[in-house]
Amino acid sequence: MIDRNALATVLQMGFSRATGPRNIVVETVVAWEGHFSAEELCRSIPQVGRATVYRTLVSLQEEGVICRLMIDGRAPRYLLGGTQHHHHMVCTQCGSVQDIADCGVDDFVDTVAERFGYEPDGHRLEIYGRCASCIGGERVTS
Amino acid sequence: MIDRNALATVLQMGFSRATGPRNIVVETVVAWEGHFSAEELCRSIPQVGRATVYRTLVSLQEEGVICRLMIDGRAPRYLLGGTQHHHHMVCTQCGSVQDIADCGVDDFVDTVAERFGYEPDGHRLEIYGRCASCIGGERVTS
DNA sequence: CACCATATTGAGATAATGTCTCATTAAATC
DNA sequence: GATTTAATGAGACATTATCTCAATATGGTG
Ligand SMILES: [Mn+2]
Ligand SMILES: [Mn+2]
Ligand SMILES: [Zn+2]
Ligand SMILES: [Zn+2]
Repeated sequence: MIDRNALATVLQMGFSRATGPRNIVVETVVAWEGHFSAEELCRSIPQVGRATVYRTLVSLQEEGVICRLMIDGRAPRYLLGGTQHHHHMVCTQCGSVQDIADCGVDDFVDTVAERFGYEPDGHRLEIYGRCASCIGGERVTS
Repeated sequence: MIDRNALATVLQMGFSRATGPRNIVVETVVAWEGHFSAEELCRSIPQVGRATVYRTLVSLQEEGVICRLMIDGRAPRYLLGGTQHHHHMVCTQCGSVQDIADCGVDDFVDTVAERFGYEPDGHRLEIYGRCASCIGGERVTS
């Protein structure tokens, strides 16, 4: 979770006025359990305009409060916690997302970049598979 | 590149009839230099319907002839050569894409999956940075 | 080869997601 | 409270992709 006074700071996020609608978006996002799409967020706070929701999501990403997951064909999903570099493990069955704090691929990235003369500037790693609870459940999908 | 008789096989791709339109799509794709979006492909062969182009792209992915890149906000881009597992290095300046043949992160993936009780089923690694030619050029964007 | 059964196509409707405009609203300051 | 203008949001627009289903073309069959 994110602490209260950090939240106050986040609300300013490069804007010059702290507004009601943006406050609603931020409060909703930091209280969200698990990941969400932009549309799900919009639906949960219909009193806030879509434009504002999208604008705030961009700011929250820039501020490192949330991170954005591009899971294959689906719409991007957002997750709390993007302050420092990390990766994701996505369950292909239930869609849950597990944060991976340690990078573990830095050396490989540097090696490859050097080999091709690139100046590396970041990377993205996503691991797909079935999570523990989906393996356990073994429910049959008709 | 892909050899001629492999192409003939590819044309069947789970269909029961080899058709003209699909042939056009496949020929165009395998002759494409670099990466392309679905829309670019459609525009280059306007005599083929959009639905057929998209359908064939899906088949070509399933067949491992092409792979699909999800680069952040942009529309997905396609590349020849997805026969075996590999990764990508994307130039953040010119957008060019370099295939990375060796995986190099398998061990890390397995370690992490085991730690969280996942049954791993694939992963995706993308490296971002400036490519050699963009570093060299140093053209100033007004 | 002509003919048939039906797999495949494609024009256009629809869907999903996101961006943009600009009249209106409401922070912040005085 | 009045003023300034940052910020909002309704709705138009854009982009990308999927779906529908009448029309078409393919691969057999006789
Ligand atoms: Mn995360
Ligand atoms: Mn590739
Ligand atoms: Zn990393
Ligand atoms: Zn790999």
